[in-house]
Amino acid sequence: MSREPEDNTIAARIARVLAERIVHGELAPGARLRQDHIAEEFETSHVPVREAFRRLEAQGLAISEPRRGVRVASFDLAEVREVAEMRAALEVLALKHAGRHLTPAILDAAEEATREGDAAADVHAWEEANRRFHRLILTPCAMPRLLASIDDLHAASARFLFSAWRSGWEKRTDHDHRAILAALRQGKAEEAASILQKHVQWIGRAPQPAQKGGERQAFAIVG
Amino acid sequence: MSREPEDNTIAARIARVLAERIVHGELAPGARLRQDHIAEEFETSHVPVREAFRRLEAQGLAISEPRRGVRVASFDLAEVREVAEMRAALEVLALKHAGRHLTPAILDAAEEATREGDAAADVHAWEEANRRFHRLILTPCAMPRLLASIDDLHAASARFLFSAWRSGWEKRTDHDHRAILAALRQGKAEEAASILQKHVQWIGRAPQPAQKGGERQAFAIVG
DNA sequence: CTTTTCAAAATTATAGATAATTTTTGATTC
DNA sequence: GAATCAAAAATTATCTATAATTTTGAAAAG
Repeated sequence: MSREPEDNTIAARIARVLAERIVHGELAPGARLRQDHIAEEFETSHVPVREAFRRLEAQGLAISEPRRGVRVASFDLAEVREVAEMRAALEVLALKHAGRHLTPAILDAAEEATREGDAAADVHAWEEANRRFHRLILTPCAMPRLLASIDDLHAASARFLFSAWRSGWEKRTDHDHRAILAALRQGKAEEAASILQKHVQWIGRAPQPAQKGGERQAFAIVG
Repeated sequence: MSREPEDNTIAARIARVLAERIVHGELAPGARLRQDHIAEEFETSHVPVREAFRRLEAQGLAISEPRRGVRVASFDLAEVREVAEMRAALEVLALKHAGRHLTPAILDAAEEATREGDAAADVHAWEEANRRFHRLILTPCAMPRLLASIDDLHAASARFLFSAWRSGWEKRTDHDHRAILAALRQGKAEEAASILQKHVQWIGRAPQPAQKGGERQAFAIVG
């Protein structure tokens, strides 16, 4: 619950912290978010809490029913797929526009993020590196509205990932990321976009070998 | 400022009315939104007004600077194009998924919307019919998050349209809409999606014959 | 043992009040 | 006349209080 510099208002800080908790699964789907309790925890009144709720609602992380309160949004396989398809469509668009503006320095940083992802010891470290990779190659498109939408979709994606993969992370080599970088280095933005599209659409689609413990969902959840 | 049935909270009603005013250009880009003044107009306290502001912010219709207040978002040609490209990407996705679920009744209703758009006497009537067409053929995709994003982009699109085209509407026959419907009637969802993509991407791109009065922007703004 | 009812407790939504900050305005100086 | 400064006014962000609604839970009825 630390204070980040971009927390200009109390409402922004509360929204950020609650979003983190929802994404990391500390707040379960369907859990009620009681404004007075949260206000007490953050040592504020409930007014900024209610403003934070509106932000979470817009991100799709919470559902508000008038007079009935706010709950952590639930989700199902259909929504995992919906978010994956939206990400595929929007990230492809972003990459096509970013293409011309990508520098060798950016691609090197993206390769480093890929290596860190491959070496990640747990799912949280992998997600952080994965998100950094995607953000690095997409940010140069300079389309703020598009990037904001993609960020929200990444939060939803991360939430699905963490809910499915609480333990038992296995290191894996991300061949897709490497193929994307190779294509970008050759200036083949369209080809890179095509690989990126399949890479992200994979989420929620393909069967996945069941993990030890048997509580694994049989669907790919990385990307 | 009438009370719609879906206005469950005061904040929702304020957000809807302010969004309408911004989209219709009654509130100019950069105009300050003073919470006390709006609260007085709606005969409420400023608490629900602030919550409405958070909703407008999420829709990209307003910009909030902490301690400095909220302003109507400004926009430029780059954002018109950005919104057009996002709409193209997301509407194509929605149409591909809606394809299987489209019934003759829906397509008939969409054709009627197209006819109404062609016959529209002013830009507002045209926009209403156009939005109805897009919504009719996309809603059956049953992807709520995707449809919500498309709705927000349509609001932005309508705003750009109204700002550029305050007067001097000329009737036009929408050949794209008819081609989309023809493809859908033949079950060619991919072909329909391809026409839809070009139809929407047109916005903000192609030169447009200057209108009498000379205050016309030289870019297509319909779609 | 389950269902219904109803009052108590909890919770939401809104209003009213206050502290902190920004903007405006008008006098003053250069 | 333009620039500077400070006090006044306006505005934002937040807190405290209150009314309205929902939820809870225990007693009564079937």
